Amino acid sequence: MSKQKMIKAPRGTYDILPDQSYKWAWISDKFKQVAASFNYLELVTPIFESAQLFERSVGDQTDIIEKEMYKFKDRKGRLLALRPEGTAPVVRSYIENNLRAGNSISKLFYNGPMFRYDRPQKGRYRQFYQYGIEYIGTADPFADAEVILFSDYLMSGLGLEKYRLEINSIGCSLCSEQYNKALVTYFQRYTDQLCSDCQKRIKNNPKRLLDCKVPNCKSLADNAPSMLDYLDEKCQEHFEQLKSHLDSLDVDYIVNPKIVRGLDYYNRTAFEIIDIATEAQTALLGGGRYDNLIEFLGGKDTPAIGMAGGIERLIAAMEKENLPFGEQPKPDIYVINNDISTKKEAMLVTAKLRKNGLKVEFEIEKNSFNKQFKAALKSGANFTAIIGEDEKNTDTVTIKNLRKEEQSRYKNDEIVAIMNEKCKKHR
RNA sequence: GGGUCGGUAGACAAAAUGGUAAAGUCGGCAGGUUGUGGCCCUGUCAUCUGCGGGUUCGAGUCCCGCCCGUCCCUCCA
Repeated sequence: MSKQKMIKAPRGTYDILPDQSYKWAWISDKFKQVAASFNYLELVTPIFESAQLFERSVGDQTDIIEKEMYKFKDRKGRLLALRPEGTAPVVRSYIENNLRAGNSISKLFYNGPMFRYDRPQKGRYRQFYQYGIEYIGTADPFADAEVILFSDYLMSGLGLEKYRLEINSIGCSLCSEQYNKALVTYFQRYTDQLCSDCQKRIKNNPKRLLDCKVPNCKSLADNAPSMLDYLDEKCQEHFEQLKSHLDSLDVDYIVNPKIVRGLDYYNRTAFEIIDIATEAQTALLGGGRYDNLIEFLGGKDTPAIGMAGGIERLIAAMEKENLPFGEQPKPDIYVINNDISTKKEAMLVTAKLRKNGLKVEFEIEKNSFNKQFKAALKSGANFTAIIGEDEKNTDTVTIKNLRKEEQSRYKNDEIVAIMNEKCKKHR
């Protein structure tokens, strides 16, 4: 095939190659362990949904909906979208399947690819992998504390140290309205000093002004009124309780009143875990409360809180801190034959060992003993099983421990039991 | 979507001021070495500079378009 006709992975996507894939497995295993210890159950939803689901829940003024969503029509003209985030599908499924029936609280986790049409760069892809949890059915600040504790356990469980938890309360719709008014009043005095984006933000979403990176806007934002001063009594109380729970749990955090989560459905608690090892302060994970979303999407009035994080960014952060991802899988035993005349016997021994659950490689292509032996060493196997003329004639197999340089011969029909024992010891 | 820098073998990578492109390291394969250790030695592995076009006697180099990556904005995970 000529070079120009080579089909490559689409922009912003990539293959997780065999020498990397164990890292994904390591992280999702760890995530599932933490989920199990907090008693969350897995919910798997489709990778595409009705486009409306996201337009209504995420908010049609957001970048995600305005320009990042993979939206398409299927052959019957249905408007669908590749999911750009995980919460809306979980909520849709929760309502549709009536998951509250018989159980007032649902604790769900998910893990899988998400899609956003962004400009790709490191830690930002068009197909990326996200894990997340949703704690549905309670407005109690204990739930907020638990979701944050989960996030903290996940980070520390993976060995990460250079991260920071930031929390905030963005209040309920009432406080938010008051606060927006205050912000508009404040910023209107400086309209002509604001960047063009922020001039629009005053009208559409004044809170977004707070995390504008343009220096002028930034210094104006520093002196802007704080959300925390506009919380009503109940929201204030909720936030105080959360902080007190986190203090009791010994979870370190800082209050950052400028956290504004990007999606419209959030209220009250918002939090992020920031990677402080990388210069660009990218969020490793983010979450918050969304007490109105379920009713908004047609369910009963049900409070909820959740969090989600990106696996690519976790891997990048772990690599920066030189953390282990477990080991790349290796065979237990590498079976080699002396020459072609014993290849069939070697194949049979291999089959027998594999059937017993051992990880076994069988050298097919190379015929020289020396080459096979070197291949065995390179594979990382702990043992090699040798089947040559002598073994064939005496119905035995030579087993060599490649670490200890010891070897001995065993009867062919005992080999499975013996190797089961030896390999168990080695794990 | 705006801007930056970049793209040379399977991987990494050197050199070429518009004038014969490709050293080196790793890796693969074969042999040295037909039953025993990662070493070592030898051979071998690109009709070719991301793709397409232009200028030129001559383009990896200059120009235009596109693709991909990178970083900064925007934004997010």
